[in-house]
Amino acid sequence: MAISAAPYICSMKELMTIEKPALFSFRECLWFLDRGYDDCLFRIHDQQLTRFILLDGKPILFRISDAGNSLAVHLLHGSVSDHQLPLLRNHIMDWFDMNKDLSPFYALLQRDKKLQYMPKDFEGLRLISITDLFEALCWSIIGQQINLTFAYKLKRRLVEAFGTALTYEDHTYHLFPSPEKLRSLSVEDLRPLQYSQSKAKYLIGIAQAFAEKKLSYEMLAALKDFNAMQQALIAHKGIGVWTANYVLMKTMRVPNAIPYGDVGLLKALETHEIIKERNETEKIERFFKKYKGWEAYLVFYLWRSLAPPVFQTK
DNA sequence: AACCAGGCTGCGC
DNA sequence: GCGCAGCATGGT
Repeated sequence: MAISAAPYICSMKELMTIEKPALFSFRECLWFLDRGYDDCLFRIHDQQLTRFILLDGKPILFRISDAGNSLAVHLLHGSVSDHQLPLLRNHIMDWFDMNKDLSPFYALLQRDKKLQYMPKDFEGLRLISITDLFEALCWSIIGQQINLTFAYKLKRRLVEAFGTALTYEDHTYHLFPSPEKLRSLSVEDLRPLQYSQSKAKYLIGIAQAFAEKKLSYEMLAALKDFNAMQQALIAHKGIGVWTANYVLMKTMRVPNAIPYGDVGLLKALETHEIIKERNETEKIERFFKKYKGWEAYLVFYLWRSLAPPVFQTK
Protein backbone atom coordinates (compact mmCIF):
# COMPACT_ATOMS: atom_id res chain seq x y z
CA MET A 1 0.00 0.00 0.00
CA ALA A 2 1.41 3.37 -0.92
CA ILE A 3 0.10 6.89 -1.08
CA SER A 4 1.98 9.57 -2.93
CA ALA A 5 1.61 13.22 -2.09
CA ALA A 6 2.07 15.87 -4.74
CA PRO A 7 5.04 18.03 -3.69
CA TYR A 8 3.43 21.46 -3.90
CA ILE A 9 5.67 24.33 -3.07
CA CYS A 10 4.48 26.17 0.03
CA SER A 11 1.70 23.64 0.42
CA MET A 12 2.02 23.61 4.19
CA LYS A 13 -1.03 24.91 5.90
CA GLU A 14 -0.87 26.04 9.50
CA LEU A 15 -3.67 24.25 11.27
CA MET A 16 -3.27 25.57 14.78
CA THR A 17 -0.97 26.58 17.51
CA ILE A 18 -0.88 24.93 20.90
CA GLU A 19 0.12 26.99 23.88
CA LYS A 20 2.96 25.48 25.88
CA PRO A 21 2.16 24.80 29.51
CA ALA A 22 4.64 25.66 32.27
CA LEU A 23 7.57 23.26 32.57
CA PHE A 24 7.29 22.09 28.99
CA SER A 25 10.30 21.83 26.70
CA PHE A 26 9.74 20.79 23.11
CA ARG A 27 13.48 20.42 22.77
CA GLU A 28 13.73 17.96 25.67
CA CYS A 29 10.86 15.96 24.24
CA LEU A 30 12.51 15.88 20.82
CA TRP A 31 15.71 14.74 22.45
CA PHE A 32 13.95 11.69 23.78
CA LEU A 33 12.34 10.88 20.43
CA ASP A 34 15.63 11.38 18.62
CA ARG A 35 18.09 9.85 21.07
CA GLY A 36 20.05 7.89 18.52
CA TYR A 37 17.67 5.11 17.54
CA ASP A 38 16.12 4.68 14.14
CA ASP A 39 12.40 5.03 14.77
CA CYS A 40 10.40 4.61 11.57
CA LEU A 41 7.14 6.13 12.84
CA PHE A 42 8.18 9.79 12.80
CA ARG A 43 10.94 11.99 11.47
CA ILE A 44 12.85 14.77 13.17
CA HIS A 45 14.86 17.37 11.30
CA ASP A 46 15.73 20.99 12.05
CA GLN A 47 13.98 20.76 15.42
CA GLN A 48 10.75 19.82 13.64
CA LEU A 49 8.74 16.68 14.12
CA THR A 50 6.80 15.11 11.24
CA ARG A 51 4.40 12.26 11.65
CA PHE A 52 1.87 10.26 9.67
CA ILE A 53 -1.27 9.19 11.54
CA LEU A 54 -4.87 8.21 11.07
CA LEU A 55 -7.08 10.99 12.35
CA ASP A 56 -10.71 9.98 12.56
CA GLY A 57 -9.78 7.06 10.31
CA LYS A 58 -8.25 9.26 7.59
CA PRO A 59 -4.51 9.52 6.90
CA ILE A 60 -2.85 12.88 7.50
CA LEU A 61 0.76 14.01 7.60
CA PHE A 62 1.50 16.85 9.99
CA ARG A 63 4.52 18.70 11.30
CA ILE A 64 5.12 20.25 14.71
CA SER A 65 7.59 23.04 15.20
CA ASP A 66 8.57 25.32 18.03
CA ALA A 67 7.00 28.78 17.89
CA GLY A 68 8.23 30.33 21.11
CA ASN A 69 5.41 30.22 23.63
CA SER A 70 3.49 27.73 21.54
CA LEU A 71 3.84 24.83 19.17
CA ALA A 72 2.85 25.33 15.54
CA VAL A 73 1.13 22.50 13.72
CA HIS A 74 1.21 22.35 9.92
CA LEU A 75 -0.65 20.02 7.61
CA LEU A 76 1.45 18.45 4.84
CA HIS A 77 -0.96 15.91 3.44
CA GLY A 78 -4.64 15.07 3.75
CA SER A 79 -7.33 17.28 5.16
CA VAL A 80 -8.58 18.21 8.59
CA SER A 81 -12.05 19.64 8.93
CA ASP A 82 -12.95 22.20 11.56
CA HIS A 83 -14.62 19.67 13.78
CA GLN A 84 -11.56 17.39 13.54
CA LEU A 85 -9.19 20.09 14.75
CA PRO A 86 -9.90 19.39 18.44
CA LEU A 87 -9.18 15.71 17.80
CA LEU A 88 -5.75 16.52 16.45
CA ARG A 89 -5.11 18.97 19.26
CA ASN A 90 -6.02 16.35 21.84
CA HIS A 91 -3.88 13.78 20.07
CA ILE A 92 -0.81 16.00 20.25
CA MET A 93 -1.48 17.18 23.80
CA ASP A 94 -1.91 13.60 24.92
CA TRP A 95 1.20 12.46 23.06
CA PHE A 96 3.30 14.97 24.99
CA ASP A 97 1.25 14.89 28.19
CA MET A 98 0.73 18.64 27.99
CA ASN A 99 -2.16 18.84 30.45
CA LYS A 100 -0.14 17.76 33.45
CA ASP A 101 1.34 20.07 36.05
CA LEU A 102 4.83 18.75 36.72
CA SER A 103 5.59 20.96 39.70
CA PRO A 104 4.62 18.38 42.37
CA PHE A 105 6.97 15.88 40.74
CA TYR A 106 9.79 18.40 40.63
CA ALA A 107 9.21 19.19 44.31
CA LEU A 108 9.66 15.50 45.12
CA LEU A 109 12.84 15.30 43.06
CA GLN A 110 14.26 18.38 44.76
CA ARG A 111 13.92 16.63 48.10
CA ASP A 112 16.01 13.71 46.83
CA LYS A 113 19.74 14.34 47.09
CA LYS A 114 20.56 11.84 44.37
CA LEU A 115 17.98 13.12 41.87
CA GLN A 116 17.69 16.80 42.70
CA TYR A 117 19.69 17.68 39.59
CA MET A 118 16.88 16.41 37.36
CA PRO A 119 14.39 19.32 37.46
CA LYS A 120 17.06 21.62 36.04
CA ASP A 121 18.85 19.23 33.69
CA PHE A 122 15.71 17.66 32.23
CA GLU A 123 13.38 20.64 32.67
CA GLY A 124 10.20 20.30 30.68
CA LEU A 125 10.65 16.68 29.62
CA ARG A 126 7.25 15.01 29.36
CA LEU A 127 6.37 11.34 29.55
CA ILE A 128 5.92 10.87 25.82
CA SER A 129 3.35 8.23 25.14
CA ILE A 130 2.75 5.62 22.50
CA THR A 131 -0.68 6.78 21.46
CA ASP A 132 -1.91 3.45 20.14
CA LEU A 133 -2.33 0.46 22.45
CA PHE A 134 -1.87 -2.14 19.72
CA GLU A 135 1.32 -0.51 18.52
CA ALA A 136 2.58 -0.25 22.10
CA LEU A 137 2.01 -3.94 22.74
CA CYS A 138 3.68 -4.98 19.51
CA TRP A 139 6.61 -2.69 20.19
CA SER A 140 7.19 -4.03 23.67
CA ILE A 141 7.00 -7.63 22.44
CA ILE A 142 9.51 -6.79 19.73
CA GLY A 143 11.80 -5.23 22.33
CA GLN A 144 11.76 -8.13 24.77
CA GLN A 145 15.23 -9.46 25.59
CA ILE A 146 17.03 -7.87 22.63
CA ASN A 147 18.99 -4.65 22.40
CA LEU A 148 17.15 -1.54 21.28
CA THR A 149 19.14 -1.04 18.09
CA PHE A 150 18.05 -4.43 16.86
CA ALA A 151 14.52 -3.91 18.18
CA TYR A 152 14.10 -0.74 16.09
CA LYS A 153 15.40 -2.65 13.06
CA LEU A 154 12.79 -5.36 13.58
CA LYS A 155 10.07 -2.74 13.95
CA ARG A 156 11.14 -0.98 10.76
CA ARG A 157 11.06 -4.22 8.79
CA LEU A 158 7.57 -4.99 10.03
CA VAL A 159 6.29 -1.49 9.32
CA GLU A 160 7.89 -1.26 5.87
CA ALA A 161 6.58 -4.66 4.88
CA PHE A 162 3.03 -4.43 6.20
CA GLY A 163 2.22 -0.81 7.10
CA THR A 164 0.92 2.01 4.90
CA ALA A 165 3.56 4.29 3.42
CA LEU A 166 3.36 7.92 2.32
CA THR A 167 6.13 9.68 0.44
CA TYR A 168 6.38 13.45 0.82
CA GLU A 169 9.32 15.55 -0.36
CA ASP A 170 11.76 12.66 -0.69
CA HIS A 171 10.93 11.11 2.66
CA THR A 172 8.73 8.13 3.31
CA TYR A 173 6.49 8.08 6.36
CA HIS A 174 4.67 5.08 7.75
CA LEU A 175 1.62 3.98 9.64
CA PHE A 176 1.99 1.02 11.98
CA PRO A 177 0.29 -2.05 10.44
CA SER A 178 -3.30 -2.67 11.51
CA PRO A 179 -4.31 -5.67 13.64
CA GLU A 180 -6.30 -6.96 10.64
CA LYS A 181 -3.16 -6.94 8.51
CA LEU A 182 -0.92 -8.62 11.07
CA ARG A 183 -3.46 -11.26 12.01
CA SER A 184 -3.47 -12.45 8.40
CA LEU A 185 0.23 -13.30 8.59
CA SER A 186 1.81 -16.60 9.51
CA VAL A 187 4.97 -17.21 11.50
CA GLU A 188 6.73 -18.05 8.24
CA ASP A 189 6.02 -14.53 6.93
CA LEU A 190 7.94 -12.99 9.82
CA ARG A 191 10.89 -15.39 10.01
CA PRO A 192 12.66 -13.78 7.01
CA LEU A 193 12.48 -10.44 8.88
CA GLN A 194 14.50 -12.18 11.64
CA TYR A 195 11.64 -12.45 14.08
CA SER A 196 12.03 -15.42 16.37
CA GLN A 197 9.41 -18.14 16.33
CA SER A 198 7.92 -16.93 19.60
CA LYS A 199 7.97 -13.20 18.81
CA ALA A 200 6.15 -13.92 15.55
CA LYS A 201 3.61 -16.09 17.30
CA TYR A 202 2.95 -13.52 20.03
CA LEU A 203 2.50 -10.65 17.56
CA ILE A 204 0.02 -12.54 15.43
CA GLY A 205 -1.85 -13.64 18.55
CA ILE A 206 -2.14 -10.07 19.84
CA ALA A 207 -3.27 -8.89 16.39
CA GLN A 208 -5.95 -11.58 16.44
CA ALA A 209 -7.14 -10.48 19.87
CA PHE A 210 -7.47 -6.88 18.67
CA ALA A 211 -9.14 -7.80 15.39
CA GLU A 212 -11.66 -9.93 17.26
CA LYS A 213 -12.26 -7.18 19.83
CA LYS A 214 -11.05 -9.36 22.69
CA LEU A 215 -8.70 -6.56 23.66
CA SER A 216 -8.92 -2.80 23.15
CA TYR A 217 -7.93 0.48 24.74
CA GLU A 218 -11.52 1.19 25.76
CA MET A 219 -11.84 -2.20 27.39
CA LEU A 220 -8.68 -1.66 29.38
CA ALA A 221 -9.43 1.94 30.32
CA ALA A 222 -12.85 0.90 31.63
CA LEU A 223 -11.23 -1.36 34.22
CA LYS A 224 -9.62 1.52 36.13
CA ASP A 225 -8.05 -0.75 38.74
CA PHE A 226 -4.37 -1.32 38.05
CA ASN A 227 -4.30 -5.01 38.96
CA ALA A 228 -7.31 -5.74 36.77
CA MET A 229 -5.69 -3.96 33.81
CA GLN A 230 -2.46 -5.83 34.36
CA GLN A 231 -4.23 -9.19 34.50
CA ALA A 232 -6.26 -8.40 31.37
CA LEU A 233 -3.00 -7.92 29.48
CA ILE A 234 -1.06 -10.81 31.00
CA ALA A 235 -3.85 -13.18 29.97
CA HIS A 236 -2.44 -12.97 26.43
CA LYS A 237 0.57 -15.04 25.38
CA GLY A 238 3.73 -13.01 25.08
CA ILE A 239 2.69 -10.42 27.64
CA GLY A 240 4.35 -10.75 31.03
CA VAL A 241 4.55 -8.37 33.99
CA TRP A 242 7.23 -6.20 32.41
CA THR A 243 5.32 -5.80 29.13
CA ALA A 244 1.99 -5.13 30.85
CA ASN A 245 3.51 -2.48 33.09
CA TYR A 246 5.56 -0.90 30.30
CA VAL A 247 2.48 -0.59 28.11
CA LEU A 248 0.25 0.77 30.90
CA MET A 249 2.94 3.31 31.65
CA LYS A 250 3.47 4.34 28.03
CA THR A 251 -0.12 4.44 26.81
CA MET A 252 -2.07 5.50 29.88
CA ARG A 253 0.62 6.78 32.22
CA VAL A 254 -0.73 4.57 34.98
CA PRO A 255 1.56 5.84 37.73
CA ASN A 256 2.07 2.61 39.62
CA ALA A 257 2.75 0.53 36.50
CA ILE A 258 6.46 0.27 37.23
CA PRO A 259 8.38 -1.98 34.81
CA TYR A 260 10.24 -3.75 37.61
CA GLY A 261 13.19 -5.73 36.34
CA ASP A 262 13.66 -3.46 33.35
CA VAL A 263 17.38 -3.47 32.60
CA GLY A 264 17.45 0.25 31.85
CA LEU A 265 15.70 1.07 35.11
CA LEU A 266 18.07 -1.17 37.07
CA LYS A 267 21.07 0.34 35.38
CA ALA A 268 19.93 3.85 36.27
CA LEU A 269 19.24 2.85 39.88
CA GLU A 270 22.78 1.48 40.06
CA THR A 271 24.46 4.53 38.58
CA HIS A 272 22.60 6.76 41.04
CA GLU A 273 23.72 4.45 43.85
CA ILE A 274 20.13 3.87 44.89
CA ILE A 275 20.84 0.13 44.77
CA LYS A 276 24.09 -1.86 44.71
CA GLU A 277 22.74 -5.16 43.37
CA ARG A 278 20.00 -5.76 40.86
CA ASN A 279 18.12 -8.11 43.19
CA GLU A 280 17.39 -5.54 45.90
CA THR A 281 13.69 -5.49 45.15
CA GLU A 282 12.61 -4.29 48.59
CA LYS A 283 14.94 -1.34 48.39
CA ILE A 284 13.55 -0.45 44.98
CA GLU A 285 9.96 -0.65 46.22
CA ARG A 286 10.79 1.53 49.20
CA PHE A 287 12.43 4.05 46.91
CA PHE A 288 9.39 4.26 44.64
CA LYS A 289 7.08 4.79 47.62
CA LYS A 290 8.53 8.26 48.00
CA TYR A 291 7.21 9.11 44.55
CA LYS A 292 3.62 8.01 44.92
CA GLY A 293 1.58 9.11 41.91
CA TRP A 294 4.71 9.95 39.95
CA GLU A 295 6.28 6.51 39.58
CA ALA A 296 5.87 6.39 35.82
CA TYR A 297 7.49 9.81 35.48
CA LEU A 298 10.30 8.72 37.75
CA VAL A 299 11.02 5.70 35.55
CA PHE A 300 10.96 7.93 32.48
CA TYR A 301 13.37 10.43 34.01
CA LEU A 302 15.68 7.61 35.12
CA TRP A 303 15.73 6.34 31.54
CA ARG A 304 16.49 9.87 30.41
CA SER A 305 19.42 9.98 32.82
CA LEU A 306 21.15 7.15 30.99
CA ALA A 307 22.23 9.67 28.34
CA PRO A 308 23.89 13.10 28.67
CA PRO A 309 21.66 16.20 29.01
CA VAL A 310 20.67 17.80 25.73
CA PHE A 311 21.88 21.26 26.71
CA GLN A 312 25.28 20.11 27.88
CA THR A 313 27.03 20.85 24.59
CA LYS A 314 25.27 24.16 24.03
C1' DA B 1 34.68 -13.93 21.53
C1' DA B 2 32.07 -13.98 25.42
C1' DC B 3 28.46 -11.60 27.38
C1' DC B 4 24.56 -8.75 27.28
C1' DA B 5 20.08 -7.07 25.35
C1' DG B 6 13.85 -2.13 27.66
C1' DG B 7 11.65 -10.94 28.96
C1' DC B 8 8.42 -14.80 28.39
C1' DT B 9 6.94 -19.56 28.54
C1' DG B 10 6.94 -24.08 30.23
C1' DC B 11 8.59 -27.28 33.24
C1' DG B 12 10.03 -29.44 37.68
C1' DC B 13 9.84 -29.04 42.34
C1' DG C 1 4.20 -20.34 44.32
C1' DC C 2 9.43 -20.24 43.01
C1' DG C 3 13.57 -21.16 40.33
C1' DC C 4 15.53 -22.18 36.09
C1' DA C 5 16.59 -23.65 31.32
C1' DG C 6 15.71 -22.49 26.64
C1' DC C 7 14.77 -19.30 23.35
C1' DA C 8 17.15 -16.54 19.10
C1' DT C 9 20.10 -13.16 17.28
C1' DG C 10 22.41 -8.66 16.83
C1' DG C 11 25.60 -5.34 19.42
C1' DT C 12 29.64 -4.26 21.88
